[in-house]
Amino acid sequence: MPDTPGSAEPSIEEQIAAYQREFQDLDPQVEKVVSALSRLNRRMNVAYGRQTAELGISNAEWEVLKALVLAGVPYRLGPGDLAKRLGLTPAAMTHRIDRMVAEGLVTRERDENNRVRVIVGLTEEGRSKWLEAMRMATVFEEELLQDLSGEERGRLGEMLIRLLRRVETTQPDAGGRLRDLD
Amino acid sequence: MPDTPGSAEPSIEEQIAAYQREFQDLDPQVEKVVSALSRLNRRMNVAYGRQTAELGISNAEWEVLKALVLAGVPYRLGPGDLAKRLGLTPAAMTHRIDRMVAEGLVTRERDENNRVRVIVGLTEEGRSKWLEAMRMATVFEEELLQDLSGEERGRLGEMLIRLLRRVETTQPDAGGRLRDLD
DNA sequence: GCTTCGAACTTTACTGTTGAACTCTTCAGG
DNA sequence: CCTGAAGAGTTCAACAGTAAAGTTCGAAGC
Repeated sequence: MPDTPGSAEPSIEEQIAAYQREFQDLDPQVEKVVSALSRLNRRMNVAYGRQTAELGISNAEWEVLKALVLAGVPYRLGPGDLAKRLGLTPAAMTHRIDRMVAEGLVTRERDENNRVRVIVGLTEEGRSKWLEAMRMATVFEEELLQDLSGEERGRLGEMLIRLLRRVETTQPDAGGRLRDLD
Repeated sequence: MPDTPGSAEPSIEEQIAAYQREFQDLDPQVEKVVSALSRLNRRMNVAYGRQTAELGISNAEWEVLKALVLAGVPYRLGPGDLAKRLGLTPAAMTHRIDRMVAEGLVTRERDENNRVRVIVGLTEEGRSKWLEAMRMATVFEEELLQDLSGEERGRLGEMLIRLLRRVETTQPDAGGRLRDLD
């Protein structure tokens, strides 16, 4: 089960011992992997949040910038498409774009060829914020993995992708949004 | 950087190629690990969310139940303590407890010895929901790891914990809440 | 034994997200 | 053409979270 954060955070080992006390048939090895995954992810999000905050944007805004950049030149996508890629409802996307337009990170125009469509485009400022965030992120990530040899990194990545494939087969996206529940 | 979800989800490899196109000095091996971690976590949360939804609770409520059970008999904690363990503000905890009391998952009483304090206790129903969720979670987790040998599981857990220690040293909790920044 | 300080929780006002209802365009059929 | 259905985006009400102000009780000094 996903780990529960907390300041008075017990070590993973302590926590697993507590679980075993309350729930006998628990595989500690499995639990260790799952708990560590969950904690690690939380810590990483905190780190990313601090970095983006330094740039005066939120992680949420960073995600929009990423999606636009990954789309490639000319860095333009419709709100609906963006919403799908970010795993948000169209309604949330509308609001997020409102803010980002106000902050000058993206532009919103109507598509002249199909006036029902809207096009969100990256501004110069948006692109440079993305670049800056990317630089900080890669520095952090390199630090994070510094204790692992190149060979270990490869094995770790390979195992994680194997897990990912496993989840994806038992849980196909099936068009549904894939967002964190709760 | 954390992965951006999405339905039209490209494979990790495709996504990394796109990043490299836009940002030259990116270490693909590091990126692979980081992206896989992020995606995996999201998928896992979706899975947990489906399971808890079957029980008629949310992941958020499940977290409260977990904290109470992990506290050990008599399964009682104050709202402030709970808030710390879950990485929430006290205000959010108040509201969450409101709901859970209404649903019969926990009780809220004033501490008779110190009438400023409040005590949140697990109900029978709360405990049994936790147990049920735990059963489902462990089944899912075993499935998730089924492609890894025992030895691989051990190595994976060990590497993840090494990463975790690394973030924890560079990012001590320092009393601050450790929640996902958006 | 008042008074003041601080701790524990709640209240209030605001932000971001969701689901459902709504608007506006496009397009296909009669 | 004109109508009706489908698609894209926005609006609206409700909900969960935060920060900051408010309340209430307990404890420490004088």
